[in-house]
Amino acid sequence: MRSNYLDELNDIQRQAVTNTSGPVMVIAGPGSGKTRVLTYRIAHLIEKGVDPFRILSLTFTNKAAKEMRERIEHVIGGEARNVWMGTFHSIFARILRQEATKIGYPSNFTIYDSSDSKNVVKQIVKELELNDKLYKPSTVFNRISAAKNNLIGPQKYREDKYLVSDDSQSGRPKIAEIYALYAKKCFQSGAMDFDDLLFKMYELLSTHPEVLHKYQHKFNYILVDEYQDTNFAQYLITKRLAAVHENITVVGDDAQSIYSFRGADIQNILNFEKDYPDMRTFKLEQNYRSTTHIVEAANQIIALNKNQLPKTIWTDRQGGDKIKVVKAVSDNEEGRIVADTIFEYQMRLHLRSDDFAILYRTNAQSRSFEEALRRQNIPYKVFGGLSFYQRKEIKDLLAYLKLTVNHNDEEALRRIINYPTRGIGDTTLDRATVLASERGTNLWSILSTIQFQPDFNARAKNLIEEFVMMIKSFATMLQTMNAYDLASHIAKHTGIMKELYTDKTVEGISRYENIQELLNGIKEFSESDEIAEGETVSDRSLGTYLQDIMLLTDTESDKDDTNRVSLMSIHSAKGLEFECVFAVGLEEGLFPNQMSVNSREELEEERRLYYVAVTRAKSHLFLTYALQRYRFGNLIYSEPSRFIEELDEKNLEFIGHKVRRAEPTSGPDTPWERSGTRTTKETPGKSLYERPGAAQRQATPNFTPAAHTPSADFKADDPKTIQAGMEVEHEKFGIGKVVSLEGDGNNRIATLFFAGIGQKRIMLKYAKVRIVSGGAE
DNA sequence: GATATGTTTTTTTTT
DNA sequence: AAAACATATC
Repeated sequence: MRSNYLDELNDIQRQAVTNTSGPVMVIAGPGSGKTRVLTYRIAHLIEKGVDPFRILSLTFTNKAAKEMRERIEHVIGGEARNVWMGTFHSIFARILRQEATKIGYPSNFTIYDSSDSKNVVKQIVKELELNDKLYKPSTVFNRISAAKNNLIGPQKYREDKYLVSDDSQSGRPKIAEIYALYAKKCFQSGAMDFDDLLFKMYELLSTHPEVLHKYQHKFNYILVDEYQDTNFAQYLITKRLAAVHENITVVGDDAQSIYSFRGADIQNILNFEKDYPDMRTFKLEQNYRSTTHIVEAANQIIALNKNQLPKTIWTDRQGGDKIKVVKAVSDNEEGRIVADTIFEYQMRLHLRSDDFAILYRTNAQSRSFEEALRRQNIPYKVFGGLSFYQRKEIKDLLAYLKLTVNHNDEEALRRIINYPTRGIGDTTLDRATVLASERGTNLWSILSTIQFQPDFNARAKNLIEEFVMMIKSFATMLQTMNAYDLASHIAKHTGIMKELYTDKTVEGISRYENIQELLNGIKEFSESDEIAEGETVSDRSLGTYLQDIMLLTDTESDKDDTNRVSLMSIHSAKGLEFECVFAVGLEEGLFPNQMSVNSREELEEERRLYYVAVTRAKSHLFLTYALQRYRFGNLIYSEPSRFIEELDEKNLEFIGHKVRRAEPTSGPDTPWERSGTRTTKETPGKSLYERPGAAQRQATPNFTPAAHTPSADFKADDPKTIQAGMEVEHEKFGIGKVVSLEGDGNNRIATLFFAGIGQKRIMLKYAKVRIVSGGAE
């Protein structure tokens, strides 16, 4: 245990860490050391003798949970792994795994992701012979999901006048019925969807007082991160769990509430005081992350919102770069400019690739940036979007594994009963489906007793029996083999391996590799003996593995993903920080998004999202927009976002296009003006503003990525005048000596030697180097 | 019942 | 533009 950790905190932070008992609310502005407070608070509790097993720490994302665990481990060591720490979903899944049988589920229940859920809905709409144009899976599912997040079950839904009349007004009166069937089907399949992990957790606690009692007493201290993002279910569960000890700490920032579409209710944090009148509040208002221009802009943005807790975020990182507003002609040019700028900044300021992030409103925007970065040979990593576990080949193999563990899993069954093709087609399956619903049972019990069912021809019966036998034989092996051996056996035996191996197209090869990677992942899981579970011995069964990975967004294999530019949605960037941030696609209709400009509440949430994007940046922030881009395959014209206008020009610098070729034509920063009215379509054309040449830029006084501070009169010399043997001053590395030179003109590269740092190869075009001696001044 | 070809829809954000 | 979906053909 590091003993001096309290010294690393400011006054308020320290109070927030050391006031350990009773309800505590920490309102934490962006970059105010929120995670630090949370982790040190946990560390402090453990140091004061609290058993790590009795601390429950809930986060929203795996990323946040992982980071927190690592940081606590850093402060207090190995004991950190005993803290119950994870996402709401994963912690509740873990508890449900243990208690499932009490609410009629098998402990190896399957978890359905949203595409599984939508398939179930689709199936029901088909069975009820409803209009599938009206009852779209996503629409219906969102309705069901919202109900669950508000702890409304099928019965309550049917009785809720408001909900029912809402549905009939939108022409979908059957939603209540679909919901009931959906719930029944999931139950019969031994499956829970994401929302069930909350909903069933609540059900468990309310119907089983002894279970509630057990966990209420077990968790002596409860901490919730990003409390502004909790929905009603999460709110009520934590409230009940905390009811005995009332040692509940919530940390959050109402200004960063961006998940209302998932049922998050900002009132949960605004009403914390009502729930716990004797609570204490700590407001962290000092931002340690960003420079003044960025913090001022952020304050400006959020001031336009009505509904919020008052606070003043400030920084002492004076000065720094202004926020650069960049106009591009098209989405592709936007990509190019960003990639070029990243290259330039890497050269000029010696930033690493992982100092950069490109943040967008919708995942579909990543394409143009990926292309441009690839062309520049800049390594990058795309977060979100289609995750590893959503790929077809992965889902196929996983479906076999799921079905082996849980025969009742109908989604898994439907997915692979005829893959690879074994002659069991739609006709047969439809017949079995009808039979199952007539008998009020599930598909598997029809199939596993197929020889006793009429209505099937001999061929179909035999094929089905063969399939059932195969799955059963896999299930037997569950007892004798470890997860990895079984998974490879299944992959081979079912012919999946062979089918992918014979496919020699590029996609085929990558699919084969993905299967290999999945198998490796399973191997790693089954061999790791890390005990991270609570009182139970860690469970390395295939069932646990399957539940775990359903809650992962991605493989999160940190083998090769260090030092890359991050591409992600603004939503997934919450909680992160980068030296240099590009907030891209600032166009009307895209950001703020078309879907979110119809009410004040929606627009305010978009603005909070904008606030999150802006406050990710430590030193450099770019806001970019494109005048035209492709959407659904056709070209659309857009206007700069109103969000740009909402900022104060004193924090901005406006930049047109043309980046690389820009030689010294620097003019004064020109105030930016909106072109015509909002409805005018702008013609793509020449930029009005040239970018100042890199070599002519003023050194930014307060930007100090490294120890060296350039002398006050620092002014870069013309690269052409640099000679080998000269003594020079570099903006970042200080005084050094020119060892050698290569290339000519614009692309001159110098090898410089700095005492204490070593040799650096530097492109003179981008670096600012001043001649100290050995040449003409 | 499987495969080839044409048609329609999709995009907001995530566990 | 790409993927999911529906219809035609073998």
